[in-house]
Formats: sequence, structure tokens, C-alpha cells
Amino acid sequence: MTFEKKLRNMKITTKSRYAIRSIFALVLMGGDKQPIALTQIAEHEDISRKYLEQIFMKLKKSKIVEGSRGAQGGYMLGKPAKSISLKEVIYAMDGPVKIADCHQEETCDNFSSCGINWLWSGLKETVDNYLDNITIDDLKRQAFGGKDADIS
Amino acid sequence: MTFEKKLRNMKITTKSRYAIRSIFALVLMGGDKQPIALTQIAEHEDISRKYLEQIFMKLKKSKIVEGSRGAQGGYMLGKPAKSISLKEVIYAMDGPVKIADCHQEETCDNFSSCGINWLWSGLKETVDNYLDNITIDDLKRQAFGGKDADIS
DNA sequence: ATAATTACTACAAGGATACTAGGATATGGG
DNA sequence: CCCATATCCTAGTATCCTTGTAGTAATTAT
Repeated sequence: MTFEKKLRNMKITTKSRYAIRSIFALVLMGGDKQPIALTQIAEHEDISRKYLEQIFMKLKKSKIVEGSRGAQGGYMLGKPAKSISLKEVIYAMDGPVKIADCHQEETCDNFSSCGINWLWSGLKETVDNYLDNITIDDLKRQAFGGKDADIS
Repeated sequence: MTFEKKLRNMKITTKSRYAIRSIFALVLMGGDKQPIALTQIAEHEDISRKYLEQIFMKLKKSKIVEGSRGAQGGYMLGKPAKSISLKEVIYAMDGPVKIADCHQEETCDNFSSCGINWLWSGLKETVDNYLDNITIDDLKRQAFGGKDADIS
């Protein structure tokens, strides 16, 4: 068993990861001050521009970014990087984190040993808490040790 | 948007959840002392017996349970409930928890802003830590407030 | 023997992810 | 006013993984 099957357990979707990376890149490119075109981000992050379009449309719906159309248009942050948490971004992409299908009211299996559910609720809370306490600004500071940085 | 799409982000596979539920049930049925047939567990937990077979084969490979064949056979714990962590069970089912494809050595995308990976490593650690600190025995005690309990 | 029960392997349906594609709409600069 | 540049919006689709089902062989208590 030297092979490692490609699994999806506990996985954060690539859409969410792309979103986070892209917002991060956006900020580094000055997207907190002026609109940046998707083409640039796509190139910088090596992500399909068409795919990015979809991602940013969702981000826009969640007010995380604002889009301006037309020439010289692009996207910029919809609010300060300090107040954009990873949880929020992930929520915008894929909805709430779901460890199991079964959290209280949801369509529970009603199995007898449902006394185990506190377990998944607890895990969800743990994960949510982690993601809620990291902001885009944190990413920036982590990357540059507090210094301000820009990418041309 | 009243509809909730069925997502898989951060999901623990049903296989893993079934496994945990089943071991829990096994213990409650006395599986720490004598072998219990899968049919019973399947019925009690309302899980396909055939599917359970596969699950328990994996559990066996990981020494979490021992199987005894033939009439009056079944499965029993391979070690004390106190030393079976959820992480171990999940690992047996689906391998290590993978938040993203990209953890250090793995097949990383090599994207420029890879300075974000500490994020996923951190999340993985958080999750692993949570799962590592809960044992089957904990489930039992949580369910019965410390009292001993049995199911006929 | 025989009924019970695990052990092992193969395969299939369904759904979600991760895109690709094409066009509509808007806007700043010449 | 035109046109290049961008976002905006909707469909469609290949691939993979999950979640099983199915059949058969091997083993053992009674």
C-alpha cells in the first residue's frame, strides 16, 4: 500500500482555496485602493480566468469585493482586509462548512446512536473558530512580517 | 436562495461516520468482551450489512477490531476503547485528513502565493488535534454520564 | 454436514467538483 | 461615436469520488 488514494475527506474545495489565494493576491496588487483586472490575478496565480470570473461573482454577491466594469475596470475589496475572515470567504464559495450532513434540525438519519452528534458539532465549531479568526490582513502580515508590501 | 445545495466541503465521509457509530454500538453491545455479529450492528444502526463488512475489514487491517469467522463469530475490539481515537478510525477508513491537496512535500501547485500553506497545515493540525483527543471510551462516557451501560 | 459468519473482489449509480464556452453588458479613452 | 477592455451571466461537461450492491470463497461452532 505505497499508493495514496486521492481523497476528499475534510477537504476545502479548490474554489474556496482559489478564492482566498486570489483575494490575497488582489490585496498585494493594490486592490484595496484601485480595481485590478481579473486577467492579472489569473496570470499571477495561474488560475483559469474564466473560473476566476465565477469565483469573483460570488465574492461580489457577498460584498467581499466590488466590481467595476468596462475599460480600466476590475475588482477591489468591498471592505477592509481586516474584516474579511476566511470563514466568510469560504461561506461565500461553498456555503457553511459541513462536517456531517447531520447537525440538529437538518435531515438527520435518526439513527439510534444519534448521541454522537455533539462530536460533529464540536468539530464544526472548532473549524469555524479557526477560520473565523484569520483575516486576509493576517495573511498579508504573516507573509511579510508586518512590513507593508506591494507587487507591481 | 432558500435552497441549500448539498455540499461536501470539509465533510467527514459517511464511511468514517458509520465506522465510529458502529464501533460505538459494538462496544455498547459488549464487543469489548465477546464477538458480535455484523448483522446485529447493521440492524441496530440501520446500515447496509454488506457495506459494514467493508468497513470492518478496514478496521481489522488497522487492528482496531479483530474478526472471528464461522458460527458465533463476529467482531470485537482489538484493543481497549480508551486507546481508540477517532482520528485513528478515520485514518483507517479514509487515510489522513486532507484539508487541501497541498501540504509541503505533496504534489503542490507551486503557485506563487504558496505562502498561504501554513493556513491549511494549521487547520489540519487543529482538526487532527480535536479528533486525536476523543476516544471511543469518551463517547461511551459522554452518552451515559460515566455510568456503565449495556444493550441487550 | 450445515448454518452462520467473516473475507475478498468487482462493479455500478449518482452527484459534486472543477472546469470550459459563449455571449451580453458596460465604460473609459481615442 | 467606436472600440478595446472588462465584468456579468448562463449552460454544459468530463472526471472523479462516494456510497453503496452483489457474488463467492473460506472458516468454524454445533
